[in-house]
Amino acid sequence: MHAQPGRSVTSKVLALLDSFTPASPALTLSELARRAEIPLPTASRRVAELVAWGALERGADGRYRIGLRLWEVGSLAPRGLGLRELALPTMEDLYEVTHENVQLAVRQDLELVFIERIAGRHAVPVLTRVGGRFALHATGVGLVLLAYAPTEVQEQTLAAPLERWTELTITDPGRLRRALAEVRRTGYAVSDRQVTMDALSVAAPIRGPDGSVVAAISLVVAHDRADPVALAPLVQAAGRTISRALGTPVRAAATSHVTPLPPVT
Amino acid sequence: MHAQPGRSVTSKVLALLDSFTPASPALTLSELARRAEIPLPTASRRVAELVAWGALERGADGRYRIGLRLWEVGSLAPRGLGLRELALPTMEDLYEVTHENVQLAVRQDLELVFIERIAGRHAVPVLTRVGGRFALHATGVGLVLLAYAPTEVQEQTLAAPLERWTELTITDPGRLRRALAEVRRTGYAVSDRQVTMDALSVAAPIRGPDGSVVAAISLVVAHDRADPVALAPLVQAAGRTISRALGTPVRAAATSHVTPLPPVT
DNA sequence: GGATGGGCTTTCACTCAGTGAAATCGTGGG
DNA sequence: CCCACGATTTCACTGAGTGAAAGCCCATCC
Repeated sequence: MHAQPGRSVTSKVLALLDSFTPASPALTLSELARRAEIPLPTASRRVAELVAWGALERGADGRYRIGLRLWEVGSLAPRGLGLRELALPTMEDLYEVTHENVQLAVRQDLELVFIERIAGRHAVPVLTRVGGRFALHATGVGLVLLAYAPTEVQEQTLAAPLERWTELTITDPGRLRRALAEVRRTGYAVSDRQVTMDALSVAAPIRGPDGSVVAAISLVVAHDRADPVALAPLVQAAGRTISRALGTPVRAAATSHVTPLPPVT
Repeated sequence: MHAQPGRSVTSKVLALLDSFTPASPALTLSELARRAEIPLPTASRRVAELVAWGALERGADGRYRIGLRLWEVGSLAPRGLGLRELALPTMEDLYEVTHENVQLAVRQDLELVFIERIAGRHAVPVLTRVGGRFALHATGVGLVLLAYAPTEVQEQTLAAPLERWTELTITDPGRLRRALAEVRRTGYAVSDRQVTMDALSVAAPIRGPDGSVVAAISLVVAHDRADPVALAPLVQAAGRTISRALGTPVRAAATSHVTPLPPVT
């Protein structure tokens, strides 16, 4: 009497966790069962186990939320808190110098995930959230991550319809392809009003010990008081500093560094 | 041929996640199986599913680490990133005014978990880590969290042997009991060189909408340039600001507020 | 009062997902 | 070459997991 033979217990547990999103971080058992496509009794049993362990917590309102224990374990992710800890001092420097928004992101599949954000109180408001996802083809960090992603990822992104946010968003695959080539040539990316009409971002790659691009850092500034070309070296230097903290051999990091900057030894 | 009848699949999956600690964030499959006390073939299967979903990631060295997907889900924990987002602006204010370390922690069972930390470059070095755990009976945040914890938690802590870090650490249950009463009376806690001989911390409670203490905030300063009594109102005010952000009715927050401060309306 | 409904838990008989010992498959030393 | 170590696959067995249905709890409404 197994309704969906082939469905593993583990996949059900993970589907339950998957049901939580930034938009709905608190769910009743029924909602959980519906979203995870699991019969209610089964959901009840799995959820009880997750609560006992601390992966979920049940609030006074009877709704379930992600538990602190899961946050703790998640904080051990090298690409999450680990990266953040290494990058934060440099991000703060960048903020102190510019007083603009500083963002740090990595690629997960065909999207990017924001790892950290320093939002100046007087800087342009940005709609990103730490832990939130976004498409790769519009933001500065996204363009960098896409430009240095495996060919397969690029092709999949170019093949899918490219969502539009403003009239300046690149939605033509050919134009995007050329933009990515430009990013690789210069070593930084500029996204001019592609997400909102008031902001512009300049991003640079962050490389891991093997020289591959593992993350991207960007400055988001008001488009009318911005000079992307002037900001680029600043962001690139920050990217290189964090790369070094990650253990990048200097040679590898320098490989794609084209703009004339004094060697950061 | 079930070796440990009564062991659920879910418990095995969670035991695998439990195997990762700040001290060992990268494990081979064999290590995982050993720590989780699961036969290797079984561990292999469960781990494969976790990797497919993104809960774990396998590095170039063959070791497994916590994956970004788990970090993402964990970031939805209200007591984790949720609390941090609400508290951060106030914590930054506190840092700007004092240029000392600011810490934010919640209680999980009989320990505390650090949610966020602002560590000034020129402030005393602290050995805490975001996502890290610590005992309740020594730090400022710990004393606050313990003082307002359910009686059961207090009794369990008092019954167990109290670990000592310095010659000033409170290890006598009677003295601890009196210290907790003092915290409740004054509405703040001072931990003077109880963890390291160079630092002192002053902590205050953060209350949730129902008036219960859900977190604690503290300043950690060098013990020789510190005046706890002068710092207390500052930290308490910060605690109340964050409480308000959490939706605390003003009355409830004021209930245990004894030190004369102008009403923060 | 009691009828209705929404949300959750328990019962119960069935069965396939999960299991682990053993064999197999790398891979890297010596 | 063989050995050691780690990881994966095979295979026959079985109890953990299952879900329909019934039961339970607690509002809310008439």
